[in-house]
Amino acid sequence: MKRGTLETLSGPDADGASYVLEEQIGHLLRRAHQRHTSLFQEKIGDIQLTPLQFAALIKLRDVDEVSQNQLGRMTAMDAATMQGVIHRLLARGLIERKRDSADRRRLQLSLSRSGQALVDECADIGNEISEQTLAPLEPEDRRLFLDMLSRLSF
Amino acid sequence: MKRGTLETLSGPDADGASYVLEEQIGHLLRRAHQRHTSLFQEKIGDIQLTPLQFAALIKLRDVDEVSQNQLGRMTAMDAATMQGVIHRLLARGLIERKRDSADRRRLQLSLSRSGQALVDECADIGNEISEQTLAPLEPEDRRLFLDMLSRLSF
DNA sequence: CGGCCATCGTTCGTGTACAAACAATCGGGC
DNA sequence: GCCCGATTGTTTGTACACGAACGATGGCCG
Repeated sequence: MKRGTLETLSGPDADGASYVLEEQIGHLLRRAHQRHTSLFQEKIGDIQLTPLQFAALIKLRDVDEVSQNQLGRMTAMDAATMQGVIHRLLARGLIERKRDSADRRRLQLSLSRSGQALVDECADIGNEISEQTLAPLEPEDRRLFLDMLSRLSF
Repeated sequence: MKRGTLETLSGPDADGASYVLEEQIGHLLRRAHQRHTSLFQEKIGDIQLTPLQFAALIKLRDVDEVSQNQLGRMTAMDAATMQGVIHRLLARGLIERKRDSADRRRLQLSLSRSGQALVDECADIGNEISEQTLAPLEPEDRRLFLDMLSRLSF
């Protein structure tokens, strides 16, 4: 009855059928990332920071003052995504924002006093989270894994 | 061994200040996942499927008929997340949905005719995408990497 | 000087991701 | 039979993720 593409129906040949979702890199990356954010939420507890918010705070601690777009590049966030993150951090008073007098397009970001305190308080937790995420691997494999993973990140 | 809180505000020794964002597993997982979805979009092109939509279609091809929650577990999707994915696939006529007569809570999902055709067409592209995502690694390292990664996924 | 293009921040629309609450239904224990 | 707890699907609210378009500014070049 069906014509056109002759070989359409389910030949037992092992081409298309060989796509096993559970073995695909994309699926595994997504699940590993899910597990990490889950661990992050659990460990960060009452502090109520998301991984992205934490990343932004850490970077601000490292560089002191940057514009929104710069911070976005440092943390691999889209300019649109930054909007949300920045507004939530501003609303909690963890960062401050002021116009750059030299380049009036820019908004310079910096840690507030309480933001600084929070980062100092959380840095150790951050390391714990990373360690716990890697826990299923043998300690001697972790460095290798991170090296390989970083090669897959742009 | 001391598991107390005493050394939490320790100096710039090994912990606190040494949190380098670019070396954290969570950040790397996120960036690798970003790169993968970017490659996916590019390769899938006009077909306009997202990784999740593709995963759902692939699983439906494998199992023929399942309920929404079952499919969600197979593809690691939240029940709420499934809603969106399913509605978009329904809107494009790629899947069909009908009440289970035995258990009237359930909605049984299955591939439509055009959904079946689309999956057959895309399976090869899926393999290409996975291969290209892994391209930065030496071929002999890829299996090892996938093994380690899968251990980090729940 | 005046265009021209890049950059900066913003908004909108679409698509994950998940917690939390909900009605409907099922199953088991009594 | 009936009640109770579990499961199924749904909605709401919050938070990433990114393409696309926009106004405002800045640097450059002719």
